[in-house]
Amino acid sequence: MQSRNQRPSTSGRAHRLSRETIRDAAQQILRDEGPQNLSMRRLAKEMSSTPMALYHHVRDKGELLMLLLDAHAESFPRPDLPEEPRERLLASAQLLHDILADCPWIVEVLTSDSFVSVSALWIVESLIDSAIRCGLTQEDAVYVYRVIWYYTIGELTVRFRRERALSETKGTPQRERTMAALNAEELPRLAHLGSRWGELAAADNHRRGLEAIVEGLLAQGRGRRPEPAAADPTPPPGRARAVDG
Amino acid sequence: MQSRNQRPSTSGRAHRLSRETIRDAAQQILRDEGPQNLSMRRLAKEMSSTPMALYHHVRDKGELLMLLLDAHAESFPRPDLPEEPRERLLASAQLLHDILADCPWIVEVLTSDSFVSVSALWIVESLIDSAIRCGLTQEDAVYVYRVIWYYTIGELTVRFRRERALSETKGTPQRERTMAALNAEELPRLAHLGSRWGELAAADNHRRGLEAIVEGLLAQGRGRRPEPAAADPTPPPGRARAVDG
DNA sequence: ACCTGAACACCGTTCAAGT
DNA sequence: ACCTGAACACCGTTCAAGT
Repeated sequence: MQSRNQRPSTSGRAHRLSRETIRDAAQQILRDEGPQNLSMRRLAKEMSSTPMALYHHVRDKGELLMLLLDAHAESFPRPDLPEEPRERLLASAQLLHDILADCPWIVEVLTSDSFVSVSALWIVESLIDSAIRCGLTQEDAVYVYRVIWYYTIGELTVRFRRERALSETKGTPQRERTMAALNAEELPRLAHLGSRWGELAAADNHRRGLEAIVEGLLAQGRGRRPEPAAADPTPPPGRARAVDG
Repeated sequence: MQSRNQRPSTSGRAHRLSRETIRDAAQQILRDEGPQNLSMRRLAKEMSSTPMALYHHVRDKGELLMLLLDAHAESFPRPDLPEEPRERLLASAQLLHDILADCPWIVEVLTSDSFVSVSALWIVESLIDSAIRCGLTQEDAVYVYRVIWYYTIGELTVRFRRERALSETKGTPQRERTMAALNAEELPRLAHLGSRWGELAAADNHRRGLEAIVEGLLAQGRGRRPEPAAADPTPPPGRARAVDG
């Protein structure tokens, strides 16, 4: 509590714009008002500046969000991952998920690229590496990553969207629409879905699905490549190499 | 070619608004200009009307998208699903995916509810039912559905977002940003990801992941509830035939 | 180089009238 | 009941200047 009170707000002077100050202000808005309130205009106002000034430092909103994702990934505590390949694979996937679980804007970042920030690439590497050490080919290992990525992104997308929808209509009886049909007469089995959907859906449940996915994919990999190195009998033109670029 | 040319366009008379005509006009815009061009204003213009007129027939844009999703699901050919539980589970999940694969707006619909249209609920029921007949508890069966749903939604989200990003910047050298780092120096393993990401990623690859997920989840279920009722040899997971379509 | 004011081309949604 | 015009409260981004 030394010299940091209220500086980026209405003081209106002495803070030149830079990627760092822009990023900090954006983080503050994210913290205080949520991701749906982070816009270039709102951000400019927060910094007592104009929208265009921002475009002098970041190419567009997508780059700004990337910046935020990167900073978050970098600041995230970097745990020791287990050595045992399967455990390491699981832990990497879980870490990827946990990092993104704090980033509701990941849903929008996917607009620009379908991929995670550079600061988190080591996790992806670790994940793919572990899969290879579990006995998969490189190609299959990448595939494992992809399936995990889809699962992760899907869970987070659904979660964040629902959270946003709930916060927008604070308890208003508008969450019916399709959900109503679920709790309805002739679909008793599905009522289950509607009622507890996402209630305890967070960390534990994610892990459980992760384990199943990894289990299934590793088994698949073992099935396709039953010998350490015989003659690699996979010549059918199915999905060969296609190096291209 | 009888009486259908140009009717909903600039003729400007004789077609009262209704949920049906609104839906049809929306489908046309979707077909001709893509989902990013479907807005209430654009739609009103297409119908030579005003935005507010639409709000007399649909509550908001979310409901309109739901309408579209529902119509699509209803018109989708309803195949015979296999009887054998595991195959039926897989086929249900694949069908869910295939239906949604034609609906780029699913990504936006998730804003409103995290769930699929009523016209497709029978698929969800079939899926959960199959999982139960595979020996899972109802709770675990619902969990299977959920994991599959996340995987499906994740894949489609990533796919549609990427497609949109590519079509917006038609070949412009803007797809770098994070992707650039992938093909870069010190990450040779990840170059794999960048280059072929999503190229053949469509149907076949989805099915493969689905099989792995189901395999893993069923094994998990068996582990927790070790009484298999002695009537389920589960033929080796050699991914059968892949009837495709 | 860094920033501003004004504009462009949009959004979803609501209000207050019109018929 | 059904529809309109105008407005509210926003977007991301660009243009043409300013210093």
